[in-house]
Amino acid sequence: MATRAKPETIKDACIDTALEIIEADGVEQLSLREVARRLGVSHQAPYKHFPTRDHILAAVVARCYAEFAAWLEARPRHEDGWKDLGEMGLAYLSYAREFPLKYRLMFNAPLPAPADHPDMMANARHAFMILQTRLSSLNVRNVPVAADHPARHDAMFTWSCLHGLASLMQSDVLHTLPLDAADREVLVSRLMARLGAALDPGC
Amino acid sequence: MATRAKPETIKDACIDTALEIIEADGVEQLSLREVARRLGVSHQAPYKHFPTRDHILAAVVARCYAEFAAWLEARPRHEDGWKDLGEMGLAYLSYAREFPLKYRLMFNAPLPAPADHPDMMANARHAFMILQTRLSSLNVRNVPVAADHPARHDAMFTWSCLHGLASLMQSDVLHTLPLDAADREVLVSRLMARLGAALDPGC
DNA sequence: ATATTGGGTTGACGCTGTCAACCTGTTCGG
DNA sequence: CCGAACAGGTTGACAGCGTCAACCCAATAT
Repeated sequence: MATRAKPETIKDACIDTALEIIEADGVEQLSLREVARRLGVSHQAPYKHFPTRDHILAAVVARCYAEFAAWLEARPRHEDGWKDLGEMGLAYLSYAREFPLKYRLMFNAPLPAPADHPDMMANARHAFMILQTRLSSLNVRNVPVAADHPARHDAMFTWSCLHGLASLMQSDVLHTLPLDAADREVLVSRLMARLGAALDPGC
Repeated sequence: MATRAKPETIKDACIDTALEIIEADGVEQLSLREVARRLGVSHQAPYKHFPTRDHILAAVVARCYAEFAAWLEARPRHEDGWKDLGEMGLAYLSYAREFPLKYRLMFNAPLPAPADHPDMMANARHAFMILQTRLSSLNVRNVPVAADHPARHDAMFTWSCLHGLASLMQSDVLHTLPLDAADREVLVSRLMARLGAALDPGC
């Protein structure tokens, strides 16, 4: 039992190194050969642990989703549900700001086929469930056109707002808009205020 | 005068062909050599018109932004400003649905350095200005935390919502969420309703 | 008439992912 | 205890990619 000392050593090291590259230069710069080079092994060594580039990517993405979910869970907690939701929104946006290339990897990059990588998708679903669970415990006010309001719809709306801002903020498009630095700094609070108004129009 | 018959023939053809490839297979599959192959010229012919791959990409993106702006302008018009804004939101989301790969190219792909391609960015700014202009003629209700409310902030919020949904809808993430097909169909109307509530909390 | 130049060609370089073959030490069935 | 199987490493090759370099031709400009 446990005859093999560190069976996953290189496999894990591959994921670590791949993450380093992605965090530094973006997913487009990721290459199996560069991973191997940094690990000081032959260019085919990683290939013994991952059948294809997509499988490395899937493993990296899975780890990112886990980290992202943990980041959301680690937010400052509030008794008041609405304030707690606000903290989660801020946590969401701060993750995107702190780790733009990982964020882009998860949400803005073409991922390997989901069906082939269930682990990756399970972690993704978990992150979304954190948001949905938080919302479903709130008494979200309804809007006229939406007779019933499953929590998952509100979760999608909230997620859209947060993801939209996070995505646009790191998009090159934004840099050419008539928004100066001061504008950009208040964008987050503006969006959170509007988001609150949308979910709770009365208050 | 006009001694050269069709000076831009191949240059334009390159952009057309590049767009075809991107629309079919995504920007990752775009290669100058494939463009040349389809045009029946040598692999270096496109290189005479575009110094680098990024310059082709920038030209393609510029054309996409122009098309996108035209699509927004071509929406059904309404006298009522709020209804007109609603139409624009629907037009925005329908473009993303009709041309997912072009949309992804504009907003979710790493673009060439903006400073090097002013044409591309001018077109991008124009598309955003359509949204901002539409919003600035509305009497958007304020939210408590935001004392002043420049139209560009509301435009950014609105854009975030629209882009967020458009982006998530075509993301692989969505396919693993507990949202069935019926849910997905109503997402757009739900989001538009919430968006209206956010901008005009009173009504 | 000649020099310039725009627009085309071929060939090469190093990079990439991937396939194939080979080697070597450990594990395990007999 | 020995031989087979195998996990995990190696080198070598291939095609496709962006890009650089050299060459080449016809039309234009002086």
